[in-house]
Amino acid sequence: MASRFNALKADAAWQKLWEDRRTFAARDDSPRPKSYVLEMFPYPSGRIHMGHVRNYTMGDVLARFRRMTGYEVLHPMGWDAFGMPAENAAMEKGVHPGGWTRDNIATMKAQLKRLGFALDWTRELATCEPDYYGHEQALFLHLYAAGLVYRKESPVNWDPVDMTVLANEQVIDGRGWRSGALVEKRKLSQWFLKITDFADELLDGLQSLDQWPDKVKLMQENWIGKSRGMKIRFQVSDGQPVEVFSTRPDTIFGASFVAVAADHPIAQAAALRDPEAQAFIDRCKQGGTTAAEIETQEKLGYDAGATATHPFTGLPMPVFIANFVLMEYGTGAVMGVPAHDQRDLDFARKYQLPVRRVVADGEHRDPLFEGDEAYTGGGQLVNSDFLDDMDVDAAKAAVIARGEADGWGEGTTVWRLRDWGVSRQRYWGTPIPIIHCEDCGAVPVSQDQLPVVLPEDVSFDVPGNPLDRHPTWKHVDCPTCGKSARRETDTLDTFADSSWYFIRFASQPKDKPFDKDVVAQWLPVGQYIGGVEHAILHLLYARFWTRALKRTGLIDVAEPFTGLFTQGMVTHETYKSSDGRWLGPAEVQDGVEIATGEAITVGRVEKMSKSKKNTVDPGPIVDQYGADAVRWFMLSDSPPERDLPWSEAGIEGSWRFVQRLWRLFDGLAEQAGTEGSDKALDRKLHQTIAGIAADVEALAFNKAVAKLYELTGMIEKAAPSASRTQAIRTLMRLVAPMVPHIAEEAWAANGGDGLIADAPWPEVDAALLVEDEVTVAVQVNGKLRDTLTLPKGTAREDAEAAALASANVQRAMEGKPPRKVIVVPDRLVNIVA
RNA sequence: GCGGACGUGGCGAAACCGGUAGACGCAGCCGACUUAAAAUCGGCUUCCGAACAGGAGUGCGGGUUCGAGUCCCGCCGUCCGCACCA
Repeated sequence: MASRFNALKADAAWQKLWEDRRTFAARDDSPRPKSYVLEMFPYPSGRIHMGHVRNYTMGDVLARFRRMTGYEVLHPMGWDAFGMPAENAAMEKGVHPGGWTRDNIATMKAQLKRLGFALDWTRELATCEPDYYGHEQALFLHLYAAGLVYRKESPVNWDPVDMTVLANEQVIDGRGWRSGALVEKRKLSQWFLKITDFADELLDGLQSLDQWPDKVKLMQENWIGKSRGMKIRFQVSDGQPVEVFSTRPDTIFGASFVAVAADHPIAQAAALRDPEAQAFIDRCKQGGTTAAEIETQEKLGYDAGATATHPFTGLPMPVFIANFVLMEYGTGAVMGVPAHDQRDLDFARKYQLPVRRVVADGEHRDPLFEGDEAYTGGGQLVNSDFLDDMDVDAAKAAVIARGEADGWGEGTTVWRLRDWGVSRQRYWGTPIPIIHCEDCGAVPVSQDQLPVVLPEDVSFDVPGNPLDRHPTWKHVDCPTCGKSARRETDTLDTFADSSWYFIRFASQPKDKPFDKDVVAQWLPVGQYIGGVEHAILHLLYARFWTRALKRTGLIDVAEPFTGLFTQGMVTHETYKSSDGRWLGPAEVQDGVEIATGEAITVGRVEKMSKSKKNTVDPGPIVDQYGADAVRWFMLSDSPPERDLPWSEAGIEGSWRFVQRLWRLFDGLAEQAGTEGSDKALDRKLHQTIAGIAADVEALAFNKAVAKLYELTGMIEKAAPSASRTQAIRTLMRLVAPMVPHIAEEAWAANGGDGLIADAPWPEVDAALLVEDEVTVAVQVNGKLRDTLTLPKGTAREDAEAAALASANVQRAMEGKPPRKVIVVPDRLVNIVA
C-alpha cells in the first residue's frame, strides 16, 4: 500500500542537498549554451507575499526546464534594498534602516529557500551594501566623465514638515502622504542623467524587442512621446519674440492667437505692470493636476496686452496667458488655430476670436468655420496663400522651408521624455559621490576613495535628511585643491540601483562593477519576468543605463532583456462584516464572521492588499501543504499574464494532485518487470512530452498543467504494462520543473541516476506524435450530425462515402441529394443538401 | 479625451491557420468502499427538454463563408496606461 508523500520532510532534505552540492550555481566556464532567466528582484519589505511566490515559481520552472534541455542556466536572486520604507520604519519604530533591511532579507531569504527555487545563491547581492553601491558610484562617475550627468536647478515637491523632497507619487491631493502638509514647489539643485540623449535609440530599440508584450512597448513609446513639428518665432509688439511649438505648421494661415503658460517670461512681464495679470497667474497655479480636475477645468485665458505678428500676413494676433499651456512641454507657448484644434476652438469661441478654415474637410472650402467641433483630419489646404491645394504633409514641409529660409522658424522634434532627476534628500540610498568645493565647484570623488560609505551612526528623531545633519560625514577636503569642502548629501534614486543589478549578477569582480567579457557570456537576459507596474520606469531606466554603458564602451549589449513577461497579480475574495469592517480570510467561516457569528458579505475578487485584509501569507501555507503543492497551484488554471484568484479549495486540489503523483511513483516498484506495451499510452506520453516543452517555452504553464493532469489520469486508468511503467518514470521528469521535491524523492526511490534536477528532458519519439486513427466530424449544412473514426489519411472519396452512409446523416438530409460536399482530410466532412 | 487589452458554463479556463465549443481544474450532484467519517475510486455536471429525439448557445446587432468563439462593420460593457503634449 502506498504511503503518503511527506512534503515537510522531503522539502527540507532536497533543499539541503541542492544547497550543499551547489546544484544551481551557474558556471561561467561551462561549455553548454548559456541561458539567463531572471525575475525582478524583491524589495525586502518584511515577508514574502503571494505575488513573489507566483513570479519566482514561473521563473523557476523555466530555469529548471532549461537546465534539463542542456543549458547552463544563470538564475540569480538579490535584494533591491534601498528605499523609503526602511526610513519610515526607522522613524516609526526607532530601528536603524540597515538593521531593519538586513533582518527582512534574512527572513525573506529563508522563505524563498523554503520554496525550493533553483537559485544561484552564490551570486546573491543587496543594493544597500557597499560592495554593490560602491560600484554603482563608480558607474555614476563614469557616466559623469562621459558627460551624461549634469546638475541643474529644478522645481521639486517639498514637504515642509518632513523636510524632504517627495516623488510625484507621494503627493496626494497636494499634500505629503506621510505628514499631510501642503507640498511646496521649491527649486533645488538636482543631479540629472541625460536619458533624453537616448530618446531616439530608446524609441527605435523597441522595434527589436519582438519578445516583449506590445502593451509595454506601446507604453514606453507614449512615455518617450516623440512629436515632430516646427518652432515658430512671432515678433511681439513690445519686447522679445515669442517662440511657439506646433505639430501643424501647415495650418499657420488659420492662426488667430498665441497662448503662453503662466510661467512664461511674457506672462511674468505682463504681471509686473498689470496686477490683474498677476492675479490670473496665481489662479492658474492653484489648479489641481488630478485627472478629474483637468477634465472639468475650464480653459481660461487673460489678455497679456501684447500682440504677435503673423509671419506671412503681417496681421496682429492677441497674446493670451492661458491655464492650459504647460511651461514644461515644447516652448511653453502655442499658436492657436481654432478651426483645426479642439482646445483652440473652445478657447476661441469663449473669447470670440476669429476661426478660419485652412484645411478643406471634403465638403467645405470657405474661410467661415461654423460649429463647435474642430476639423483635425487631413485634406487640401485652402485660404492659405501659397499653400493652397497642397496636402497637409506638403504644406508642413513648405512652411518649414520658408521659416528656415526667412529665419523665423525651423523644423524640430519635441519629446515628452525628461531627463532623469536622480537626487533624493534621503538617507537610505547610494551616496552621490561628489564633493562640493567653493573654489572648484562639484568635484567627483576619486576612484580610490570609493565606496563613499553611508555612515551608520545617524538619528531619525528629527525630520529631514540625517546625512545633512551628521556631525562629521559631510566635511571633507576638496580632492582638487585640498581646501575644506562639503560632501553631496543627496542620495541616488533607487531606480539607479535596479538599472544594472542584472549586469552585476552576471559578473561580480571585487575591483570593478563587472567584467566586460564575462558579461558578454550571459547578457542579454533571455527571459525577464515581473509585474506590469514596472512597464515604464524600471524597464526604461534599465534600458537607458545599458545603452549608456554601451555607448561609453563598458559593455557590448544594447538591450538588456531579450524576452519580457509581465505576470498577473494574485487576487482573493474580499469579506466585509455586517457593520462594514473588512475581514481577513481567517476571520470568516461558512459565510459568517467567527468572532461575532454574524453573516458577512462577500465582495469582489481583488488584488491582495493589507487595507482590504484579503492577503494570504505564503509562510504557513507552505508549511501546511508543502512547497510543491503551492508551486503547482501558482501554475494552475489562470494564464500567467492574467490574475490568479487564490482559494483554499484550489490549494487543497493542488495538494491532492501531489498525493496522486506520489501514489503512482510509490507504487512503481510493485509493477517492476511487467511486460507488454500500451500503444495509446505511449502515444499520449510522447504527445505530452512535446506539448509540455512547447508550453513551458511559451510560459503557458496553465496549459502544461492541464496536459499533465490528462496524462496522469490516463496512466492511473491504464492496465499494468511496460508502457505504463515507462510512463510513470518519464512523468517524474515531466513534473520535475514544477514540483521538484516530489520528483527528486521519486527519482531517488526508484533508482534514478543522480539528481532529477540534472537529468535530461525526455526525448520525444516523433513517430508516436501522429495518431493512426482520427475522429472526423460529419456535418450537414454546417451542423454536426455524426462523428466517424477513420484511419488517418483516408482519401476524400472514402471519407465522403462513409459520411453519406451514416444513418444520422441520411435522416438529417431528409432524402434530398447532396449538392456539394466539403472534405477537410482527417478533420471533417460537410454535406450541403 | 487619447491609446490599449479583454468579454466563452456556477467559478478559473481550453479550443494551434476559419473546421466536433467548453479539454483540464475548482465547486456541486449521484454512487462504490466504510459500522461511520475522512481519504480514495467510478459516474454526471452549458442551457431548454423525460430523451444517448430535437433545439439554442462564446457580450449585443449585422456581414463574409459550405462552415465564425476565431475574419469584417457597428454598438454595449469591464479593466489597464497616459493625460490640458500644442
